[in-house]
Amino acid sequence: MPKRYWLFKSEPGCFSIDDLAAEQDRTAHWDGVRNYQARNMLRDEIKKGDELLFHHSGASPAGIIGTCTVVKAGYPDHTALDPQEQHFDPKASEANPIWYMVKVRLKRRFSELIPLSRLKATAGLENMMVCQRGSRLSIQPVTPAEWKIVLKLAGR
DNA sequence: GCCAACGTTGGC
DNA sequence: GCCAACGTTGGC
Repeated sequence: MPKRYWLFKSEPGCFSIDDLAAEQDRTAHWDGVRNYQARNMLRDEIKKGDELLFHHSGASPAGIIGTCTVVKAGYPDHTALDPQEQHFDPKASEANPIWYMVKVRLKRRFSELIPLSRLKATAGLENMMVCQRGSRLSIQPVTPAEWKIVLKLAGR
């Protein structure tokens, strides 16, 4: 199974790349996803060893700020079971967790965020999901070609 | 703060 | 199953 690429969105006010950098081993579980399409990818498709672009949404400007490696594939998101949690879901249970998460390790923080406007203006990224207007999905697949172009924009 | 896009809910 | 209403997301 070849490695696959993804894009994960997070609002920096909620969980930023610097929050991840501050975690022990720069590793954290990616909890709180409450959308079925995104859930299916977390549960079924995203595998250990896959890599992802860390996207800051709701930021000014919004854009890609780094990369992570998936260190653990989909497992139940326990925050759905805790009434104290913001993303608590009364329909979730131990027997039927409904929601899933993966564990990620920060690989690289870009020195500068790549703004969405720049992504949209870059040849080869026209079809990238995050570049489409109204793209709300918080977990998105990225093609190897798009991955390569984004890393090139990030420079060394 | 505005507004477009989209997902979910709920009445029928 | 349809669809309008509503709430949320997210860029600007």
